[in-house]
Amino acid sequence: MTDQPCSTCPLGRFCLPNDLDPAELPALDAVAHRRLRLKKGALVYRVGDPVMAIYAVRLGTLKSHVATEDGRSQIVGFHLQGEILGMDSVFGPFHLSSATALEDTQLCVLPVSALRAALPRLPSLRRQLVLALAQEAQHDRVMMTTIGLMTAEERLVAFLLGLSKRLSARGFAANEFVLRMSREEIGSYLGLKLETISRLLSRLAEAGMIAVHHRRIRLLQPDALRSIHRRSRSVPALEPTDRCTAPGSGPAPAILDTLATP
Amino acid sequence: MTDQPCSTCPLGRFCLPNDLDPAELPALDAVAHRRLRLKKGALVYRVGDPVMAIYAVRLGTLKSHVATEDGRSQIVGFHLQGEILGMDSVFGPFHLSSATALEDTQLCVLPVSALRAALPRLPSLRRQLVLALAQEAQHDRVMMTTIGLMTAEERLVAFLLGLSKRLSARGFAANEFVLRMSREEIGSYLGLKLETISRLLSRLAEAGMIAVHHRRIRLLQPDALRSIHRRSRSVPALEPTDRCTAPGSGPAPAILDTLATP
DNA sequence: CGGGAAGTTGAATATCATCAACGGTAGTGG
DNA sequence: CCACTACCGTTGATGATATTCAACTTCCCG
Repeated sequence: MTDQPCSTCPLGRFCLPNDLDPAELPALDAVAHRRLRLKKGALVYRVGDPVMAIYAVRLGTLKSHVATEDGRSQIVGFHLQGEILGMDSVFGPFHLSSATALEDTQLCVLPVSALRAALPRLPSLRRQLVLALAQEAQHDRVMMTTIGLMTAEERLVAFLLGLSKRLSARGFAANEFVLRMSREEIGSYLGLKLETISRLLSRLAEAGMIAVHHRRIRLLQPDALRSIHRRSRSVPALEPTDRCTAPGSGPAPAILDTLATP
Repeated sequence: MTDQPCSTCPLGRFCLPNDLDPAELPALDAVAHRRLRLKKGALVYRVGDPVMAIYAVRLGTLKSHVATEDGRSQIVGFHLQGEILGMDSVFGPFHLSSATALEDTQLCVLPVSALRAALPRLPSLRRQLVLALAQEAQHDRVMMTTIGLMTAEERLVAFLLGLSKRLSARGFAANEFVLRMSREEIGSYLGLKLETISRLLSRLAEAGMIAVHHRRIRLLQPDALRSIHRRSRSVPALEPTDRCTAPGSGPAPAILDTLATP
């Protein structure tokens, strides 16, 4: 039940086809032909499930999350349109996090079996996937220092600016957007409590830097926000992962090229 | 100036040669022939340096660290004997963290140029390096939830148990060891202050769970420590990266095999 | 519409950070 | 080899930041 092949998908450069060798597009169509439709709140997979496939977000937003034995939980990532989902387990055959749709969502399914069969002849696609894996790693590195080094306000500002950047890279407005997640989910992602998020949003609004109406956010003074962010940012500046910010740009990847291009 | 080739290195299974196709050992010897001797406190590389090589720790201990524009800093990893260093930058040709020796240290140098030339004919070595990269990613994921979800005491206990496990995997005593890092460095790694580390060590000692003499630590009640750790641990249990805990064991890596074995 | 979830705000509290003083150890150089 | 000093570590008192508990409001969803 193919809806629309990757070769003509409007997401195009925001997703796997970006930077892909055009000759490999038909093969990608074949691998990723299946679609998955999820209602808000539906689970894609949960901790411990065997890794049957990886997924590309066609429409909607999702969260990845983990839990502790005594019931605490943390969100380890949000996934927007065009992003790759399901590569949380690098070693074992089981997922190490769960994934849940934050709204009605459509995913493109790339079965592991199909990938295993097709990838040897698709060096460019394999490179894209290794890139996604590496970007997820970089995201975790950034979040680790975000939570370890920044104050609550700095974390929230970093979150808002990061979201703004990812959304604008996808063609949405940079300074006005709707949060797909609750205050509690933002807090869980940033190592804070929901009340703290609520208070901080009010405080930033009171200071005139943002406007908050429910989940609609407007960045009124992006520069003021950036200056809060800048002082707490690691040097050189790193952003949470966004695989679409710089399509095909930048100098040649060093380690990645060495490892991923046989 | 070759000291000792990897093929006869006593580290053996604790380092790159572990699980390596024996046929590739001579090639590894050729790539990793250079040694680097560092005095305590010496920098291996710093943020922004071009990635000239990756390194294997032959002897000693090091830390990886990042800094913010306003002077805060965080340690993002400690590196023991047999571990791989320098793969912090996956994309760009520049290091994203700095590396400093915590004591007099010897490193084996694997120049990127030599790797680039040799790896296409060394699939098994390439797999080892991708594995190291993935384990670093997993480490960051675990630390992100460690800092985001755990109390100060739980973080410190997790640190001590993790260190114990890594050391015992290398043939050292599991319940008695010497910290190579200061209280401040432990705190920086865990998102805490040095005074907090000091107080917590005293508290754990008072409770009879550990004995502390300067930097010598004895785990007196490992089970009590583990029960503190267990309740805050994510399920399924993840440990901070240790590439030597399970040599050649476990089921076939899923995503990793698919991506790294062409 | 009605009910439940999500969000806001206030007050009290806990945890960890900061400031400060002191003791000990190890490393240095005479 | 010993003495000096600088760094490391400990502990106490105080304070800031974020959490917890709680009451109330608003908004969606059914």
